[in-house]
This record gives sequence, structure tokens and C-alpha cells, in this order.
Amino acid sequence: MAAITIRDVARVAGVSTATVSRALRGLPNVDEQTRLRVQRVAVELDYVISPSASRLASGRTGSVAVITPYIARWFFSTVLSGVESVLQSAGIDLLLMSVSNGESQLRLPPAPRLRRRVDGAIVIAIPPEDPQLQQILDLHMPTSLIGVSAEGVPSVTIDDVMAARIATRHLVNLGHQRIGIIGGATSAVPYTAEYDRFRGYQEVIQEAGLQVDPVLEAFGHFTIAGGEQAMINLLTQRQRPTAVFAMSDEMAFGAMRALRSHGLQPGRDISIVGIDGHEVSELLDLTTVAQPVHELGRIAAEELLEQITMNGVAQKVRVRQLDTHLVVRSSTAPLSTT
Amino acid sequence: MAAITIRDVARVAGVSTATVSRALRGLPNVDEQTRLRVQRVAVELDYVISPSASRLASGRTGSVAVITPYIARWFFSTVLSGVESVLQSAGIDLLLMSVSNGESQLRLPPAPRLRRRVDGAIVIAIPPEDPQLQQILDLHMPTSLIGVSAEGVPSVTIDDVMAARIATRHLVNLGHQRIGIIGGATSAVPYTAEYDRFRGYQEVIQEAGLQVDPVLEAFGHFTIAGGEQAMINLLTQRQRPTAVFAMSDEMAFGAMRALRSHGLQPGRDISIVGIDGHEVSELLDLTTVAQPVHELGRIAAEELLEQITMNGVAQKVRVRQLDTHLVVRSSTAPLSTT
DNA sequence: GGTATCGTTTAAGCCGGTTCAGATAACCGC
DNA sequence: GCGGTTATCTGAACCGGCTTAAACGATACC
Repeated sequence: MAAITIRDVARVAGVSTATVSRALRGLPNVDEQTRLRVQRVAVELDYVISPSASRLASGRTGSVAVITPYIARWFFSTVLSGVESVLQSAGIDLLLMSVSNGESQLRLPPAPRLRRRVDGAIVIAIPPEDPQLQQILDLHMPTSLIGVSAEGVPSVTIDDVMAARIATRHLVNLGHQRIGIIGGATSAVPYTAEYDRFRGYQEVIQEAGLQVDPVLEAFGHFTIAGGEQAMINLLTQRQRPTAVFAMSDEMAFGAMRALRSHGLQPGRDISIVGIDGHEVSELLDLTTVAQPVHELGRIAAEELLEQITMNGVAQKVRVRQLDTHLVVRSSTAPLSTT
Repeated sequence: MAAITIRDVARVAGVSTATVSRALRGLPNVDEQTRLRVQRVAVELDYVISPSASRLASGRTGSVAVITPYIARWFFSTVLSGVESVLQSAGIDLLLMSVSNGESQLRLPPAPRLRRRVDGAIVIAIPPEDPQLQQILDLHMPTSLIGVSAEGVPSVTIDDVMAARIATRHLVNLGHQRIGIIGGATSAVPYTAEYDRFRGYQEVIQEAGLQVDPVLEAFGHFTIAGGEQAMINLLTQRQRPTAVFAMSDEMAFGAMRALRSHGLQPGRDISIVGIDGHEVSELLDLTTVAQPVHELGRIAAEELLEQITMNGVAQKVRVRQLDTHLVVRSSTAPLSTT
């Protein structure tokens, strides 16, 4: 029952524990014969290193925290799977922590739980003005941000302004003139996706010589229900938009649902375009600006591992923006000139 | 820069490290005055316990692994969020590990990565015949299963036979007589959802005096694409079913897609019912047998924590089956008698 | 006043690795 | 044959808590 320790291996292999340690970790200064013998003994004894002991002695934890406001939502779980695949193959433990978001304030702040526990953190889409993010950054450990950016911190995002421009430009090119927008928080702050997407929308509207009209703007939660409610608001205006840019696919789904319940058909009566490239958007024939979500996670994880290994060596902060592309489906169509 | 240790706290508070240890962990045999003083000093010095040291000395890791074949899929991420909420409030670290599934065989087996690293494991929907599951069970650590069951291991599932019966019965009650099924693996083995759902379907078909007909059975991946392909297979039969039971909502989505591309309308031409209660099923007006997915995770986590704290004390293996309920929407309708 | 009792506190060993200064031995060129 | 390298290996001091046996002090009892 008593677990095998490094001393047992050392004794059986006839070497010191120091040699066993180096042999098993592939460090230099071990004779190849010795290394093989040690490895053989370790396997025979079914020896497994104790992570706690190793961590205590070395000061490295070999684990990374992923901090996210949501776990079950499509974007977040997809990012998470990208992160996981990288960490798994690097042999790093992934600690999952969710933080309280706008809706639930129940959870403890994550920062204290990180200290001495992980070598680095990946933070998904926590807005820069959230004190929880600041607390994490104040820890001064290797950190990568996904979906938002912050001064002096490596981050991986899409070009949100560009994505919104692509979506809006698509609607303009189809001849639409009353183009609405459905978005997240009304009071968006810089460095967030909401802010940039709203900016991209406005830019294109103005460039096209169209009117930026608050009546065409509806905000709500970044969810299906939020999108539905926002679309309902737009539909009850005196003058409805002929096309709507939704800041996320899920909001677009809600918008499409609202259309149907009003007897309208997406594409024919009102065009809808989203951002995400959600799997379901294909199902619903939603035109969308697809973003490489899995990649966001993958790249942020690789970036973080680099920070961790380059520890101490100053390097420039890498801010990466991945490309998006328009996927046209039947939810958008030329403005009918009837 | 040097981190504060328990010795620093002890020195400043004027007590021994043993007392600090007990004071901060709320153990008895500490004078209340002393405890307060120690706590105050700990806060002042901004002391954070070193998990590695604590784990090494105590033998408890304070963490739990969640092992899942998929991270980004709806069912799995929703279960995961349920697990996470419980572990978070219990102050337990959640280690996320994905395992290779039918599609990718790239990952290392999880069992070796668990030893000495976690106090217990939650395993999501790994089929009983998968050697990876057996290896985990052979570790003889506290374990809870979700979505499958195995001899002598606590598990949380729905009553899959019953769920399938409810779905199929619903179709029978609507007057359908040619009722097809779209499912996962053809060669399902006992203790899996696929197996039981297939059984429930067959039972009701037979009880209704209908013919169990292999021509009405189509299998594929447990995905949208899999469901689509399976439905296409059913549609190309000489005699089409008038209703189809899909083993998951995502397969049902695929089936609905296949219907539309054949110019058929779910509910009017062919009825479709799924199992899951996926958020999107409301969007698509899919009739479904809803299961409490978040609860599955929550309850399995609570069960595991109980195992861990009751460590050693023999207790009976709890096998829980949560209730499901039918949600009727417009994808199912009475058999038109035209 | 002496002793038993009980709650509180401490000293010191231990958990199981990592690491570094220094020992050993083999090999080198001169 | 000798000082100097170089590659390999070991002893022992950590890392930072936990835990147990023993000490301590105060009260209680006889």
C-alpha cells in the first residue's frame, strides 16, 4: 500500500536519488546506461512521481489556470477545448475556474486562488474594467488574454472592428439602408469586443453615407433570449430596419426567432448577419462572420507556455489578432425593391 | 519577493508554526484569542498557504479530475459547469482532462496522470468497455460516473430506457405506426445510453403491437452530421417512416436539416423527437425529452465529495437516475390520415 | 499543598522530491 | 607522470507545510 518513492527506485537501481531525479527527467549528466537502468527499475516498481513533492522542491507547479465567466456557452467551451489540447500535449495540468459575471455574483474572486498554485493563467473574455481581471494581472504571473486586450498583456483576439465592418459592409453591399444593430452591453468600454464591434458598424454606416440612428440600436444580454428581446424592440419601432447586424450568432438566433414569431422570414423580409461561425448557424442558414474560436484557445495556450518557459527573460508583449471570414447563407439577401 | 511562509506568520504572531497551522485551518485546541491574532497577522503579511507543501505534508491534494471525451459539445460542457459550481464552492481544484474518443486517438491515457495528483475523479460518458475507464477504476480512488454506469461504482444518469420510452410512446400516441430511430453506435453495449435508449424504443414499439423493422433503424455519429446522414438513409428507403425518434437533440437537428433539404417539414410531413432539452431545440421547435444535464454534473460532484470525505468508511454505492420530462413542440404532430 | 485533569502550545521529524557544491574517475595533451 | 578537463555521480541541505508526542500551565479536587 505504501507508495513507492524515489528512494526506493534509487536503492534498487543502486544510485542516489539525485541521479534518479535527473535520469527520469531527461536531464544531462547521466550516463545512458544508468538512465536506462533507472527507467527500467522505475517501470518495474510502478513508480509515479509525487507532483506535490516535485512542485514544492522545484517551485514550479506544472499547471495553468483557465479563468472564464461561462463554461457551458458555445464560445467559451470551444475556446476551452483549444486550450486543453495544447496543455494536454505539453503535460501541463489545467485548472478550470469560473468567475462571477454580470448575472451571478456568488463566486469568490479568482486571484487569491491562483497564488502559489499555478504557473500562469489564461483569462477568457473578462472585461478590462472588471476588478477581478485587474486583481489577476496584479499577481504579475504569466498571463494570456482571450477575447479582450489590456495594456502590456499578451492577448489573442479577432479584429473585432474588422469583423463588424465585414458584416455591416455585407449588408450595405446588398443595398440595405436601414441597418440595425443588436449588441451586448450598452455601456461598452474600450478593449472589449462589444465596443469594437459597435465601432466597426458605425464606421461602415458612415462611410456608406447612411444615417447613424439610435432607433436602430438595441442592446441586451449576449444570449439567444437577449437577441430575441432586442429584435422585438427593433420590430416595434415605427420604421423597421431592413437588415440587422447581430454581435453574436446566439443573439442572431434570438433575432431570427423573433422574426418568425412576427411572421417574418429571415433573408426575405429582414436580413440578419451574426458573428461567430457557431455550428448551429449552418443549421439555421444564418450568414455569419466566422471566427477561429478553437484557434483562439490554442494560440493563447501556446503563447502562455512560451511566457512560462522564457520566464524572466524579457520579451515583447504579443498581441495577436486572428482573421475572420464571411460565410454567406440565406439569412441575408438583397434589399427587395418592391 | 520571497514569499511569506508559515514561519514568518508564526514569528510575528509569537507562536509556533503548529499553532498557526491549526489556527488558520479552524482546527480545535486553539485559544480563540490566539486564533484571531494569528488570522490578523496572516492577513497583514498577505500570507498564502503553499498548496504543494500542504499537499505533500497532508497527503490530500484538494483536487478532483474531470475526465471527458469532449469539451466543446453541449452535453459535456453543461455537465462540466454543473461539476464546477459544486467544486468551486467546496474549494476544490478542478483538473480538466480530455481523453481520446472514437475519433481521435492522440491523447495519452488519463489513468497515469491521476495517480498521486487528485483525490478523486468524475468520468463523463466513457463507455464501460473502453479500457481507459477500466484503468481509471483500477486506481481504486473515489470515482463518480456520469451518463454511464458500471458495477460497483457510483453513477448519475437519467433512466435512458424510460427517456426513450417516453419519446417513442409520444409518437405512438400520435398515431404513428412506422416509427424510425436514429442512434449512435450500432454495436451498443450494456450500461450505455445508446443501448438503453434503443431498448426503450424497441419495448414501446413491441408493446404497441408494431413491427420492429431494421429498415427503420439508422446509426451514425452522435452529432448533427451523424443525424443528418442517418435521416438521409431513412428517407431513401422504399417506405419512409412517418415519425423518427432521435437519440439526441443534436442528431435530431441533423435529421430536421435532412428533412428540409428534401422539401419536407418537421411535424407536418415527418415527426421528429429528440432527447436532451438542448437550448437550441426550443429555437428549432423540436419536441424533446429534456434531461437535467447541469444537475447530472452537480449531483455527481456532490456524491464524489461525500466519497472523499467519508474516505475509508465503507458505504453503499449510490446509483442515481434523474427524471426526464417530455417537452412537446411543433416537430411532432398527429399522423395525418390523408 | 499535592496531584489529577484538561485545554493549549511547542519541538522536531516527516512528506518526497530538487538542486548544488563537491567528490570521483576517466581522459587529455604535453 | 602530471596538472587540467570533462562527464558522471553523491551527500546533504533545502522547499513549506502537517502531525504527533510531549511539555506546559491553569484549574479542580482531595
